[in-house]
Amino acid sequence: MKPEGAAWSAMKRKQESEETTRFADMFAAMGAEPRLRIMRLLLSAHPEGMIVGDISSELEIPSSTLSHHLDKLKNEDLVNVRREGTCLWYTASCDSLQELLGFLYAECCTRNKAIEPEKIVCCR
Amino acid sequence: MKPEGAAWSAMKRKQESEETTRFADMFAAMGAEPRLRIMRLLLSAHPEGMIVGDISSELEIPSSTLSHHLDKLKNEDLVNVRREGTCLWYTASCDSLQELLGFLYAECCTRNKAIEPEKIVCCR
DNA sequence: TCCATAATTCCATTAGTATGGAACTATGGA
DNA sequence: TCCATAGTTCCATACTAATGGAATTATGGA
Repeated sequence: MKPEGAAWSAMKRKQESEETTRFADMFAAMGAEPRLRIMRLLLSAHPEGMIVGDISSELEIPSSTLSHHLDKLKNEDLVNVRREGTCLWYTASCDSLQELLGFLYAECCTRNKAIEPEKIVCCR
Repeated sequence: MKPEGAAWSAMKRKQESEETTRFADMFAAMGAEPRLRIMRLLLSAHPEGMIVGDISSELEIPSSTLSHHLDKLKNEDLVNVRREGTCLWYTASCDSLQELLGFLYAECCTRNKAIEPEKIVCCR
């Protein structure tokens, strides 16, 4: 199939729109102060992660409220969970954060060249 | 003043918490499908930007709804506006996007080394 | 001054999100 | 089996955000 034509561009539009929905949902998950605090805490505890009780006491968030927030982050794959006995260990999901960062980077620096890469990263 | 002690760490905590609030608000602004579509469109029209009427017809969003979204993006400094006659030209704000990208990058790659910089950027 | 165009603001409606106590479920140890 | 600990789910309440038609404001041209 030729990489052009009406069918092709319709497919591309659809793909782009699904992408927009997906990343908007991820941004929304990070777009609440308690959840962004959770993400920062989990990143600082990376790669071991933390158990719910410790997150709760560290951030002073009641466990049921916290559970709702963790659920939302989990739905967007921003965190991963593993069980160890009675404890659940939550970790930040590098794969998803990488995708999100990659998306923003592509939009700003690659696709539209609105921002110079050097302004974000200093890589020698 | 010594860069340690209770007062210093209290200040640092406060600063970190304000930062969290600020970036959470920016994520929230990008965390709605219509607004993320607006940002992508403005980035693709960068640096000229677009007038409201054209954004409205391109994205098929009624002007009053669009106006609300633009207002929210403007409140988080994610877009800039300039008037030319009766038209308002909206542009993506590179400064803010750069800050946002820088924040995410710092959290994931620098501060916590959860993600390898090379996985985001390919800089030669 | 009057009119047309551009965009915002007003307003009401609807929908979705956040919060946290209480009840429940899961797991492992005594 | 019974208990303690860890977390989730249920549920009700309160808030906040999204939407879009109608009215309003801003700007410039005839």
